[in-house]
Amino acid sequence: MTTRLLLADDQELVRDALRALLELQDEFEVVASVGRGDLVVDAALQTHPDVALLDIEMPGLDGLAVAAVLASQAPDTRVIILTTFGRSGYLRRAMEAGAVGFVVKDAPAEALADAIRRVMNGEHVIDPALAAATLAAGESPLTARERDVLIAARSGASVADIARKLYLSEGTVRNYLSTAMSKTSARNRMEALRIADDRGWL
Amino acid sequence: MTTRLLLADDQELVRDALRALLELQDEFEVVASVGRGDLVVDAALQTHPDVALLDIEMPGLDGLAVAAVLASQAPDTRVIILTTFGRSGYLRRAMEAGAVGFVVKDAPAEALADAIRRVMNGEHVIDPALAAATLAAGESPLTARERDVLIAARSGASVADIARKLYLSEGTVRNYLSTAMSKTSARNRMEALRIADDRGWL
DNA sequence: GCGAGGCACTGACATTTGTCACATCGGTTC
DNA sequence: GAACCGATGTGACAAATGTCAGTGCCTCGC
Repeated sequence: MTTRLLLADDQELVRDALRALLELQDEFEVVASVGRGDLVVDAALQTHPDVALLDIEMPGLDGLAVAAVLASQAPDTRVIILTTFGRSGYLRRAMEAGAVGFVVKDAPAEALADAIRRVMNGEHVIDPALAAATLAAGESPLTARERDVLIAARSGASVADIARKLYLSEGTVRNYLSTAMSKTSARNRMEALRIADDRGWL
Repeated sequence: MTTRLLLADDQELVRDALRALLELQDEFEVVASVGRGDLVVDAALQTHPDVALLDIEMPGLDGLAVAAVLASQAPDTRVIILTTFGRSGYLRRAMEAGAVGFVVKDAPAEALADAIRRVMNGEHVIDPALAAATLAAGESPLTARERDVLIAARSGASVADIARKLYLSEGTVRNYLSTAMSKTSARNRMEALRIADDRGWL
């Protein structure tokens, strides 16, 4: 009996290549392949895949958000996050979003096939090294608002820009940036951004 | 007659998947597959591939540097840069490094096969949209020192830090940052950094 | 049920950045 | 050799950024 798969990755070449790789084995069949997060749910409802392989970074809707939607709309489809970044924060959020597997693209091809089989078997599959890193990095010390402000600062926005976007006073924005900087031991917002991002806190 | 290929990409899964994709067609044979830039040249000297497909982002040595080395050490191997980022600066530098093709991972699978065939035919292959963007972005307007200062600012260093690192006065650093910001039409150093980086000016 | 502590939020103040208008010292180019 | 350009520097000023000392509002433990 074949396992029916949905692939979601913004890079068409990677998607096509993964399909070729998986379909070398007769047990797998790719029934849907999409390049945008916001197309995944429709595709899943139409094709009823057994497993959805989701990249995190996609236009439209990111893989973690998609995982959460699938969990409620298509509970029979099990979600494996398959992504470039083995950042610990992603792993945590993926699990919260209802994913049952997390595979990094660094892994050998056999690890992916194996993960799909085990997930079909009812197991949860997580890269052990990544799980360890997640425990080591710890919970994010940032509050929700601090994270919001840091994210809004990413593109190089000024305090005034951020304040407008989040409907806050400039003083408040400065304050959040300041506490975020102190929590990351950074000396300015750019450093704070880099550090928080590296640790998966954003 | 088959085309012999070398694959270099830091993500094993992507490498394996690309191999599966390409070997669906009998005309292609993957003779080497490495995950680090500094292993590419040895692999090429041993296996004499017709075409090397190089990702830019790799540990050890980046794809552009590898391309330059291959051009002198293994001139019979044609280089195609196959990368995630269609940033115009990369294209320019890839061409300077002697690459004859540039394919982004957004492209459909057929585009890659087609690119390999055309490169084997002696043609240069460049994504037309990317070529247009590169021409539009133009030469970097930044002077060498402006570039130095921007690069030093990357990690979130303060003016004082940059001044110390480059043995300049703080005023001079401020001046360079200021002119760089004006040349990029940015409103602060972070924006300038992002813009200059996107255009490949760093 | 009340105090401790965490979080969202704010304005005032000090520090850092960014801008501008210069000036000097090589090189290049016409 | 005059005119220009880039690298370097100074000082003064304006604007943005970072710090601090709070205020309210919850929730949790005792």
